[in-house]
Amino acid sequence: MARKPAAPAPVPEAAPASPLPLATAGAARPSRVQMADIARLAGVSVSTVSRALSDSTLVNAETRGRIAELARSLNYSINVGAQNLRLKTNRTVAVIVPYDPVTRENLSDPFFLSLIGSLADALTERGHDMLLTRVDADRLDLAAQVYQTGRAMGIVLVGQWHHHDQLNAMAVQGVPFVVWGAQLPQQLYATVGGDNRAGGRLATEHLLSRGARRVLFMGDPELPEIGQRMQGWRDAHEQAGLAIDPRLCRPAPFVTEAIQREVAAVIKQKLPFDAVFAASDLMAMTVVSALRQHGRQVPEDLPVVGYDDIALAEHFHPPLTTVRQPIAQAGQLLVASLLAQMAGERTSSRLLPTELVVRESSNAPSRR
Amino acid sequence: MARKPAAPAPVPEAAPASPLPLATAGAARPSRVQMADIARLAGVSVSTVSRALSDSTLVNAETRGRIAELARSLNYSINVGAQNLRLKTNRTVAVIVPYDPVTRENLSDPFFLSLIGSLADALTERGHDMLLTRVDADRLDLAAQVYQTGRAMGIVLVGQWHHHDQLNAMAVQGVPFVVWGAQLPQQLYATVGGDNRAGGRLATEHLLSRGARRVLFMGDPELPEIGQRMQGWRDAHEQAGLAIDPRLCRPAPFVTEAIQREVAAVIKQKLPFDAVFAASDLMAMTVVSALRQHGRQVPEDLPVVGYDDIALAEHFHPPLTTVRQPIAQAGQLLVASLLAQMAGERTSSRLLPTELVVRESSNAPSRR
DNA sequence: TGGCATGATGCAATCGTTGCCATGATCACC
DNA sequence: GGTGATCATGGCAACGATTGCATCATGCCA
Repeated sequence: MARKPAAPAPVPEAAPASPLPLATAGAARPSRVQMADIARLAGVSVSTVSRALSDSTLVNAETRGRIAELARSLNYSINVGAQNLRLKTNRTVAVIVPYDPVTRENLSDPFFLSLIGSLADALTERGHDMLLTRVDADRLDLAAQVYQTGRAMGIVLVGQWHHHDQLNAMAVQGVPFVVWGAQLPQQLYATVGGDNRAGGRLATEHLLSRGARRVLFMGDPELPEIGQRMQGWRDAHEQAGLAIDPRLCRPAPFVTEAIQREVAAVIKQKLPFDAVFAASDLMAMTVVSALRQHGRQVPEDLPVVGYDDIALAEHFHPPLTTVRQPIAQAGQLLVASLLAQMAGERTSSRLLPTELVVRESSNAPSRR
Repeated sequence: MARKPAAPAPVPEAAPASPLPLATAGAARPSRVQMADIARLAGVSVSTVSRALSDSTLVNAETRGRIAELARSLNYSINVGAQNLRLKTNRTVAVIVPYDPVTRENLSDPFFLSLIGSLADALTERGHDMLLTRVDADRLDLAAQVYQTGRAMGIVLVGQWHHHDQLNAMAVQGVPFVVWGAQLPQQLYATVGGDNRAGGRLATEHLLSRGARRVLFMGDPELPEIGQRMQGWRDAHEQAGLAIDPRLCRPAPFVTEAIQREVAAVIKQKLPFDAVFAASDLMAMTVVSALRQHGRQVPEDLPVVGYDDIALAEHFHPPLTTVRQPIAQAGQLLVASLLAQMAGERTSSRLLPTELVVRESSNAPSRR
């Protein structure tokens, strides 16, 4: 620590609404400088300025330098709107996040938020702008508007929800888009997504290998991705020659209250289960916490496995066994696939490998 | 084609790629329908179409209806780029997230991600588009470009980092923007932020009242927000008549590895401490987990308090005592303030009240 | 029947760029 | 010195909308 002896100087600002700092209210805006201004000052035509600024060799090197200098000193920056209109393109990609029309829940699942972060990084790297929008999950087709109005040249849709058909329709219309989600039969559009079925199997096999016989599945299988994870859960049972008690599949939505309710219900019904596979880490954490409220410790009393491997999974207590989805790679691939489409190429869907990360919540053999 | 039996089948493009679904590659794009088309079909001029579609009473009700109908059936949607150019405005707001130029770390702190989610919601509600961009934290002034190029009409900056001065310069230039962050002396721009100093005091008082005497502070006080939280930490000590051991302030950045290292260092140095106040929940969780690795249990051995109250704090084990920042409200206020500025009003900064949420990580009196 | 509101529509300029097509100037070559 | 190539630059028409102003029926009144 540097200075500050001990007396915390009485900071001037205290009260909620500060008195001094007033934001400038750009009243009479000085109508931004544009090419015509530069042209006038440089004594050339607008065309020349345009060419000079785009480093065209058609203009004399000296002139070009002079114009560039002038532009810099005037703090000129091109009007991209006009440019885009003229060029009939732009470098904007829309990232669209469907919201549940019923709960109209806020954007909050850490996994999706990270995915958005990773998309932002991938797009920025490649010099694209990212327009973040939300849309009613029941009207996914509205997403196409952002393309049709020319606001964005392509769309990344984060989650497909129930409306495979609407997405197919968009594909037929020729809207360039990629979806983060599951591969479905008869799909006319490109997806990038984790191998959910393999992931579900991995998680379940792990639990079964630890001796579990009644693995509770938490998650709404109506959503394609979750449905495939559940399918993996079934696969693992089948492979192990075990029958499944259908009551063990709990179609809980992503809302935390619902999960707590679900756990309470299962326990109240005295439905026997000896392990839990939750379709997301957020769910898994809620489950662990809910179980604890009912006096059941994880992993001492039963193991829990999550899905996603969000950053916090590792620092959770107990550290969460989970199926990792490669988020950073996902962002890169989604963007790559979309850009390829925008460039007129055909792109196929990608299934990303998933990986089981064993931590203590499933009672890993002690490490140290 | 030699076909060696044992040769690994030369997979064309790796396994992950799915075979069937090919995305349509809108080759010959049908050059989108525009006003001129509608005009021709309706047998009127473009002006009339324009007026009709904006519900002007200048055009005959019957004509208007006909045009509207035609537009709908053609699935017409206006070219916003052209519209914006002509109108010299648009409804886009840029949300800019600085990144640390050294680590170039991805967007990942759950608190900021939630804030972005909340901004997305607030902006969508008011019919604005959100352009999400990242910028080098040392060149915050580059943020102004998005305004100067006319891409966005205003800016929300998420975090002010070290460059108060650059922000002041932007304010002088008349760029409309709001910052999520701390209020600083001599500030010419508007901020919205939690009352960090009060929050820091709240957290520390709580720990002191629980009997702690040596509260470790974790967080980089170079960042204005964190600095103020640390100031609150000092305040609380002073108020309690306690001296501060300067070694107890650990300037750890937000990276998890750094925190683990810091915890290890403190323990290795045998620096005595009996509580931890971490400047974010993410840090607090990492701290809890690191302490556990060193055989110290929270809260049995010592209490830990975090900051932010992210969604997971409640489900963490132990549930995290923390200082809540009103995220949803923050999004609303940031947007409101920015829109006011864009409308030419002067807006003053807002300090949002913070609230201590006591949970078990600070050994709350048992609830049940 | 002429004069004049009134209502509905079209014309043309405009927003800030870009790029095709001149236009001149300079130069080399025959 | 005429011819054409080459180079640097300017003019002008787009891009797809909006809007002030002109135009032109129509109806009403004197």
